[in-house]
Amino acid sequence: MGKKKRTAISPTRSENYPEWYQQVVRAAELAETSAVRGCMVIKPWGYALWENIKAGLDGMFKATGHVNAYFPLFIPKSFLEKEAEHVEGFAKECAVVTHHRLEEGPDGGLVPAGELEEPLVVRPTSETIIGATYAKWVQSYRDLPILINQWANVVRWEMRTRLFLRTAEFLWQEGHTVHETEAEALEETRKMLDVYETFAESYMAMPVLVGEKTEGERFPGAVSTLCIEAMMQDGKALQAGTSHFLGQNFAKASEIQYQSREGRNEYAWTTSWGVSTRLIGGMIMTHADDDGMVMPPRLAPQHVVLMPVVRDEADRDAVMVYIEEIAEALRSMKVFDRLIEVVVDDRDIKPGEKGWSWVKKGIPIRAEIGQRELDEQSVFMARRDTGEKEGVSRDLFVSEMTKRLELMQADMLERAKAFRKAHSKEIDSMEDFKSFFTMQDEEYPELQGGFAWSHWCDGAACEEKISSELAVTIRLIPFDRDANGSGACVVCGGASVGRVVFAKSY
RNA sequence: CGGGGCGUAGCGCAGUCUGGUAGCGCGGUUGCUUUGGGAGCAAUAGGUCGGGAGUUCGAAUCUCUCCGCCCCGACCA
Repeated sequence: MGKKKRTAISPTRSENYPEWYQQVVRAAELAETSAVRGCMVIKPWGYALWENIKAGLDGMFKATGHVNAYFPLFIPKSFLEKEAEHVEGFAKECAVVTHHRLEEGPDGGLVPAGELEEPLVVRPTSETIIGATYAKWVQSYRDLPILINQWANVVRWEMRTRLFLRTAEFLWQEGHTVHETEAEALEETRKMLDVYETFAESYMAMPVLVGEKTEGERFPGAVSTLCIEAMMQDGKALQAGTSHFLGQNFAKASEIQYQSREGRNEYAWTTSWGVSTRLIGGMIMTHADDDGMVMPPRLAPQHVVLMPVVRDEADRDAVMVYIEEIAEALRSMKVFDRLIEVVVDDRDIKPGEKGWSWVKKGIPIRAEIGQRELDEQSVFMARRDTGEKEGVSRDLFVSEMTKRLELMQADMLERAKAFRKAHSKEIDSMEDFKSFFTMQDEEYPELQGGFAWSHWCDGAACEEKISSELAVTIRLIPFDRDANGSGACVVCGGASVGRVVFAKSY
């Protein structure tokens, strides 16, 4: 075994992190680039993951009193113009529909015809179109609250795209709620952030920090933006979900008014909150390794693969019967309220290639079963996250599967937490701050810094200075900021009531 | 939108400078030998060299033009 260790993904994380990411997406068959610039094809394995994410979140939305609805893909340009900051934030990345017909052109091709009186914008987000609808629905305080979510695609014409992390079109959910009072809307904003936090940690096994964005990082048009931020394996932060308190800004822009209990006309208070297919990118960069994807069992498209190993064709039938018995036993069991999903892979391809294909896809448990196992009434299994391989009795393989998958889920969260802890640091001087973000680890050149917990004076100038000099931004202001002690701003030395989190980001 | 690069087989590329039969690796298919963590040998299929125009006896190669993509900058879930 003097052979050099070969990884399934090349380059490795330490060699070239961004390229490693692209290779994992491809090798795990999660998605690929499409004929349309900046848009992705989400492949069945990746889409199944998204479906599981959807199912989990949707259940949590319903449990907090929300219902689903669907609003149009197209937004009249004039709607977008109603909220000044909102326009400014999104105008540069809007796809615009100007015609409604194609006609044969002079050189045989098709040319747009039938110009629209008013151009339609393909939704980059739906505050304005939903606001216009809500304005009609809301008359009285008795109509409130409105608690609606929609699952949809949106388009943001990005210059630079990366599969799942930033594409021109992506899938997401956007919740849009209307409330009678400011306090209720604030509570809603915070409640949905808590939903996201819970989902990230207990479903995705991805630890997140929660807090509020600075003014500069806020959603265009929002009064405040709350967020969950996760640390990727290169030490960068990923904004994984946001929940916005919109105050009365959009209510005023869309004329969402109601008659109050006192009989006065009042503007309502609104919120919006969303997570997208970007979560998949976060899962990859949290859990995947140099052999490809590692699926957290709770969201894995399938949990277990059983691979027949047949040396002598005469054994085949008996081995297959043995495998089907095991598969059936597993399929009647549950993990995280889902039936355990088992795939029997009897494709006629090389055993090595078959095994590696499942490693790369990140299936939690894979097992090789042949005549030897049949004779011993055992199973030879491997656990994807740790790489541990062992022969276990058939009975234990089956009876402990739920426990095994739950343990794996818990271990993945713990490892991610440990990684974040190892790459987080309280930093109090500009010198240390700079060196933290320019760290050159010979073993891991892509990894620079992580989360720096430093004091900040709340000044936009200090935030901007760090951003332009080091490409480091304030990812969030913790809710319990003052609990970690006051100090001096790491940039200007001014008074700070507590630390905030600085990091490079996606 | 600025600066740089690339379009040749399903994928990755050589060939272009210096014009002369369309190549290599991987993958695919078939057969045989193999099979307990990425097998070997052999045969075989597969291309409008991004599109158009031009120069030439002859263009992947030279010229012009259009199109697309990638990288680096300014913006972003």
